[in-house]
Amino acid sequence: MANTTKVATVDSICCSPVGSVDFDEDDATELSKGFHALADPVRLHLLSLITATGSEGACVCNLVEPSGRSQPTVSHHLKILREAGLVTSEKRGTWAWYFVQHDRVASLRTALG
Amino acid sequence: MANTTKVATVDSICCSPVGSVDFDEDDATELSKGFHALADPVRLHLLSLITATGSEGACVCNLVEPSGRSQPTVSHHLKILREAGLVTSEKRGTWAWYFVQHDRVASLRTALG
DNA sequence: CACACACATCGATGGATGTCAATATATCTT
DNA sequence: AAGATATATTGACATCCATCGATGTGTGTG
Repeated sequence: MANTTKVATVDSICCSPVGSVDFDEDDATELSKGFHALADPVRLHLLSLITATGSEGACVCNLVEPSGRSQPTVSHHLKILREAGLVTSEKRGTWAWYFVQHDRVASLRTALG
Repeated sequence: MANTTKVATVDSICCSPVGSVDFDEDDATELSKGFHALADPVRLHLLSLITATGSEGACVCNLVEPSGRSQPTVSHHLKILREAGLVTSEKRGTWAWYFVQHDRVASLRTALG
């Protein structure tokens, strides 16, 4: 009917349709937002720095210099990480502290298998 | 010395510098390319469809319609997945078959924890 | 109150991205 | 050889994105 997995086997019909794992568009869109937040080296670096602090969390004042970007740029990236649910933030006096949202990271990991 | 994790504790110095997990720029860039490939709902959908076929692999002819995009657009996304190392492809007669590169997926999963 | 400091937001800009129609390429069929 | 089919490539376009300087906002200090 359809062809097999053998190379060069050719029938008049390509193959049987792919399974119906469908994985709707909304789920894919939601997931892709999470991965999008990870799709930038600066954000990965920031997330790694924040992760390295454990439950202490990281102060923005200690993220700007290691990132090698301007303060507004770092603020921008932290916002993206926050909106993707990968980190949370808390104001303490003049400073802002960021914490990894481990649940969200785990859910992305799970999506990869 | 520096302040503690207590709320509203404020010293003249913000906090101790973040650990030196540094995680260099090149590693971050490499990783981010992998996540970038996952940062699109169409590509996630395609990857899920290909994954669902197991070792059989998926023929492009069965990916276009479920993706809801034009054939050139699907071809474009498959190229991005291929260049990110997430899939491989093989020509069989007129058709092209795509396979998940599980190693690469696993390495991204590992990077998340 | 005035100043300094930490962080967020705004505005602008160059570059990347997703999409499709049209076209090219390669393979099979007759 | 001619036509049909599957996939890739090209070109164009609208949108999104990373970046930075300038500015705004809130908080602590003298």
